[in-house]
Amino acid sequence: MFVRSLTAKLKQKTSKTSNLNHVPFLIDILNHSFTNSSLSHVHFPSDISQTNSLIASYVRRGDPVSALTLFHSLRRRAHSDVVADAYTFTSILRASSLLRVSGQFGTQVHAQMLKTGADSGTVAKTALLDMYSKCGSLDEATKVFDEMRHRDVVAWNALLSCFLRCDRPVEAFGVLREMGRENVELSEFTLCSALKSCASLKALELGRQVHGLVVCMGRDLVVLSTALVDFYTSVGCVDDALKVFYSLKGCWKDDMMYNSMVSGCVRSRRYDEAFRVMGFVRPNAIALTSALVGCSENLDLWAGKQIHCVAVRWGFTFDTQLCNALLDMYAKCGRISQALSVFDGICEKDVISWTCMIDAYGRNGQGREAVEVFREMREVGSKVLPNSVTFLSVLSACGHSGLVEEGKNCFKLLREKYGLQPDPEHYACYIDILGRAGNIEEVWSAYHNMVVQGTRPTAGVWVALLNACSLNQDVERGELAAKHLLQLEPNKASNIVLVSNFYAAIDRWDCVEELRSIMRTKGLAKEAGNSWINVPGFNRHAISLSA
DNA sequence: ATAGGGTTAG
Repeated sequence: MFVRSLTAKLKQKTSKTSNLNHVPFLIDILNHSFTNSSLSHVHFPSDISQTNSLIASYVRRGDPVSALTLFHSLRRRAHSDVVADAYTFTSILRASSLLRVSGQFGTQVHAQMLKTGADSGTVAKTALLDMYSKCGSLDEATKVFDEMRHRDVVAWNALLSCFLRCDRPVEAFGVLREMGRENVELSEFTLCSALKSCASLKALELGRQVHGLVVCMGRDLVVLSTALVDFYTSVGCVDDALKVFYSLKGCWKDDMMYNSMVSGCVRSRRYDEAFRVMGFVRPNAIALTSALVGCSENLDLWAGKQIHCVAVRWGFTFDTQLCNALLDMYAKCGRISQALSVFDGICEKDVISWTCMIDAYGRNGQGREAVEVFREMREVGSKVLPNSVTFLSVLSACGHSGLVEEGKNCFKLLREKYGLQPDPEHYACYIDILGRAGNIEEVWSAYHNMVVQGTRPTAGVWVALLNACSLNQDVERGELAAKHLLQLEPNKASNIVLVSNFYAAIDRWDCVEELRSIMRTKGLAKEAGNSWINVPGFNRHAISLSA
């Protein structure tokens, strides 16, 4: 009805001077969403306060398209006495952030506000600040803040989260200090941002003080507790996080709270605790994904299978990220055919799905299959581009299986077809492949190429070069590689062992003995290798997921 | 008008 005719008019007027015409994608959004829009049933309010509450309720309900449509029609009927005011614009700014419409639209709204004088109040300016902050325009946001005459705590908080959003925790601390100087009374929003700054700067003592302020607030707030859990786990204090988690009695723990606790436990390798927390939670895709990472790292196939079952039961198998974690879990536990069947079941494979599958084959010694998956990835219809991690997986797979030609081809593709700059890690894998194939001159020409490209060799590159020299009896250049390696990492036991193996390979046992005595005087010992096995009946977590 | 959680490499 009204909405459909508006859509038609929007289309007709694209070439004329309506402000929205500068944002054709917005018109696309409007066109696509009209069928579901609640607006089709609504009559137009006849005064601005009614219009404002209607717009605000659309935004609250998460229907920014209807809000923007109503706003647009308001502007087109500018001859009537219903004119947008500061309240209208603040809702509209929020709606445009929800739609993630680019800064261009927001700037146009800002211009309209300037024209009508609706930009002068603190609330309007805060809404503008927030809009620019969400568009990533840090300069514009701070400019709006500087123009404010009266800054209340909400305005300060908006500035604070602006810096945090741009990953500038040091500046965020500056804002906090300034708030202290200006005697601004901190709110729970402030404390939340403060905790986030402490988490990203790993400022344990400061965070504990903020925790004190949270306690002083005297209310159990789930958002603040989540921030506390996240803070404590990111500084490595899982027990403090668990204390916060379990002591939260007065309010409902939501998914975010559980997810934060589960992933925090997994990050700190506290798998038992992670599963205990999982026992309380109604399964959600994110918590299961975090827990699967724990299973991969712990090689706990049993728990991983349980989580797979829960994911199937709850219909989470359409979640690409969860399936990626599942695929990786099976691969790391050595169940390649299971990994493949998960991979095949992913409807929308992303670059991580492909990389995990390539890596799964590679680490299992099935280089040919890895190369084949890589070829499929680059073929028809696949819109997914390999990234530098993908190439590293392919190169490493070729190295493990001695696929020299495939490795060379892959290294060529990386630069020539995909325009990527090889990292030192790529060179290390490549040098390893060439060295194992016995092409010592190609090894050194790859090294020189790397230097010419301006890539500085890392310890990993010297390790690969040294191995190649040991295998190919390249005495002189091997000593050079050994020298560089020991200069970069003189106290790493495995490096000294490697150098000593090189001398053994070229029959210089006097040097081997000297290196062993150096290790003894430095008190170094090569870390023992280890592997995990699961014995039935042991090592099993009693997870009771409420499935 | 402002706040909290997830996946890939040797």
